[in-house]
Amino acid sequence: MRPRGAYKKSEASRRQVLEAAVTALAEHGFAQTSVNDIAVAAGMSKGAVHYHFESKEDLIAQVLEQCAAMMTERARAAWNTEGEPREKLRAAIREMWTMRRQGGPELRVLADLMAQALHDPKLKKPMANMFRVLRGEVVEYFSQVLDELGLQSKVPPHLLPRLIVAALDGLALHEFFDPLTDADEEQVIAALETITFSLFDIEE
Amino acid sequence: MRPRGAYKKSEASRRQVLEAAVTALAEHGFAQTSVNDIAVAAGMSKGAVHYHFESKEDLIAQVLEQCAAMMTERARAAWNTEGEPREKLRAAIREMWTMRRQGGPELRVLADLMAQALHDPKLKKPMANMFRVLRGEVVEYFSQVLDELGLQSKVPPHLLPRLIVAALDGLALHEFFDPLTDADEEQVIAALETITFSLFDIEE
Amino acid sequence: MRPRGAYKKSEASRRQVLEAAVTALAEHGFAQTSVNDIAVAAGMSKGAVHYHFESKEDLIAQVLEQCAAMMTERARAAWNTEGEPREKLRAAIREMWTMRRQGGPELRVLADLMAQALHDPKLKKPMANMFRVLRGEVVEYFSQVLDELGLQSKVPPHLLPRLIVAALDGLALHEFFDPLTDADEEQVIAALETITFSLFDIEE
Amino acid sequence: MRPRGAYKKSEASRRQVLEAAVTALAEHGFAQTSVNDIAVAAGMSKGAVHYHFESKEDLIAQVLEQCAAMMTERARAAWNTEGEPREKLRAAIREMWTMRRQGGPELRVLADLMAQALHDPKLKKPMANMFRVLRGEVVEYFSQVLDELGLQSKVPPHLLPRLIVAALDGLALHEFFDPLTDADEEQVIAALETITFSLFDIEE
DNA sequence: TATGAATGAGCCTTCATTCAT
DNA sequence: AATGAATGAAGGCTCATTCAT
Repeated sequence: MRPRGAYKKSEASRRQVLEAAVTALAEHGFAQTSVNDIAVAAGMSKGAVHYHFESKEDLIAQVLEQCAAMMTERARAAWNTEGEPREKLRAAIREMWTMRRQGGPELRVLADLMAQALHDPKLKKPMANMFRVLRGEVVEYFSQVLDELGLQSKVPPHLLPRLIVAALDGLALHEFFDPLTDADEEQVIAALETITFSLFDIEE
Repeated sequence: MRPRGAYKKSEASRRQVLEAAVTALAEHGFAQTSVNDIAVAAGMSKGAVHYHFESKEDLIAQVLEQCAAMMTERARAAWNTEGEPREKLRAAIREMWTMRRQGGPELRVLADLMAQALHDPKLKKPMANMFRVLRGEVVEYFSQVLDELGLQSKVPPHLLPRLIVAALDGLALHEFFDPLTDADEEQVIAALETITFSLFDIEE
Repeated sequence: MRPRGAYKKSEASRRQVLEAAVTALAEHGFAQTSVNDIAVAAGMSKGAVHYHFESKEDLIAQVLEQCAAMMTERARAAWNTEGEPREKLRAAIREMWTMRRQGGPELRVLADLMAQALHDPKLKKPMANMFRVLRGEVVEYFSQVLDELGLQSKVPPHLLPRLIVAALDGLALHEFFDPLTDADEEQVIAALETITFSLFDIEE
Repeated sequence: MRPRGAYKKSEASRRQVLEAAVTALAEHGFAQTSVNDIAVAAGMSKGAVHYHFESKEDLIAQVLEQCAAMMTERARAAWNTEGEPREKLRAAIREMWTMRRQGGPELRVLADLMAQALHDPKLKKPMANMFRVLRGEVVEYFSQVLDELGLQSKVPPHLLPRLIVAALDGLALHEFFDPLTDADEEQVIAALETITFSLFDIEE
């Protein structure tokens, strides 16, 4: 049993380290970020970081979890808006695109750790989970709308989210390396909406 | 006068190193692959690797180039087949999906280096170029078909490839972390074909 | 609140490294002394040396500074004695010769780094400074005596130190490679005194 | 027995390597000059250098010998001029100063290798020998003049050269790190002449 | 709870040297 | 007589980790 007061202070520091880690990883990438970099960014000593986290591996894993949480939370918010179905869908897609386009440091970290996860099984699981949750939101919404409207998808409904979310992810990837003009970007997203609607048989 | 082929041994060794690098990078990732690992995989000494490549950076850059070349070459082959438009399109999409699904070590290396490229400008350029070429193939094919058939796309034609290639890339990403069942996979690809045709106004 | 002297251990280690470096450099020379050699001589790990000094270059520069400081301090002491001018001059010359003849490891290090300074601009400045300070002591003393006695030098007074100190340095150089017998050495130094006096117009 | 023709070509290459070594060593110093640097400067491969010289050590030793030879030869020339004693002495001192001031690459190499010789016994011997020969020239001349004129030195004659040559060497050392103005330089040399004459009891 | 000090393994790179050709 | 290829031992340096305080 640890006294509560002591715990609280520690908890604050812990979070400080996590935040610093996100910042540092976003800026320089996993391969170029040392524990010391993170400690400095957090305004602490290396020793302190190791006091809060068993190892770098542990820290990274928790960073991933935090970033994934932030991502899924934001995705959830995108769908949990009120409104007329068509509009709601459109808004959600736009928001999910915005997340990917302007995504703060967390997104960069996720992208970076994705590569790590290719080889590090410990990271793969939470990564996979994040993807699942991300699509999960969409799934829920879709089944709800389908039920509501008695519509039928051209594609098995549980695969719709994969198509949409994957397309968004792929577009974000290309966007990073080869950005579209603003006008083109607008048209691509519009097209994505159209496609979604058509898959979904919603009359526009 | 140097005997013909005096450089052959060197060239062979160079390629051996490159291949070993691809293997090693694919297996353990950039951050966990040392020059020594590569040397051992190539059956040489560390010194020999540095004899053929100025630095690790240089080696990595050349690995990237090679992987990108292999990728684009394969993509080119996917589109440069003969046949009736509809069938050709379908076949090309399938081949591009296969590339991503079963993609050998080169694909893993590319994925890994993509994360590096997020922070390393030297890698970003060739990466971006690969993406451009990859879409380029599709663009050419599409304009050709559109001309041929007098069809009009619902989306500006130069953006079609981005949608399709990006969707494939995104699907591959999700597939890696959360594989579909074979049946589902088949349906997703089928859906992708349908979408493509519909964007394209080809009656199925 | 950091307990008093928390840095003491570090400072002590730092000095230990510097001392070890002087010893090692004196024995094997710059080109043949690795950071590891120094670490071992200091009873530490290579890492510890790099903990205290940013780089080998940094360490060497500080070694130079320390040796130069020790040298100039000793030279200062040689002139800052009390006594009758003639005797004081004689004593100072003898002491400066002794410094050069029996000069401990610091002198060897300085000699070694002099060669480095030929090519490394970073070392040249402190080296030049040491020479200047070394002559500076003599200059001060000479002007003082000249004023005191109303004498006039046959050579512009500010050049006297250069002649004397340079002669001492040159003699030390030759002495190292080709030592004189004790008797000859005594006579050479005596001659140097004589010359100095004669330049100075002090009747002996 | 090696055929003569073959030998000649080899001899030329050997000299080429030695020259290149002098150039390279003069520019970057012993510690920073690799066998490869020398090979490149000589327009050959590393292997070729090792064909002509057993080891780097061997090469360096021969470089030293060559530089020392060039130095002593030039010194000899300085004294072997004709003329009236006083003028001859003056001219020789000036020439020896010029050697030290403007000394080409060989001088820099000697300075550099002097530091090496502090720790490497194999270099010490030839170095010591060079110094001896350098002073030897002066000794010979002095005894000759003394005999000729029936003069007596204030200092044992065999020590005169040491004083003069050492002074010149010391002055050159200081000059390198802290150059005099042209006017001051002139006065210092003039002073050195005066001192020499006075030691020598030649009326000016 | 946090720090400064220290470690030791490992990294990228350089280099003298060897050797088949 | 000379080269290109390769080696292996160091070398300087970084870094995750440990620990006394």
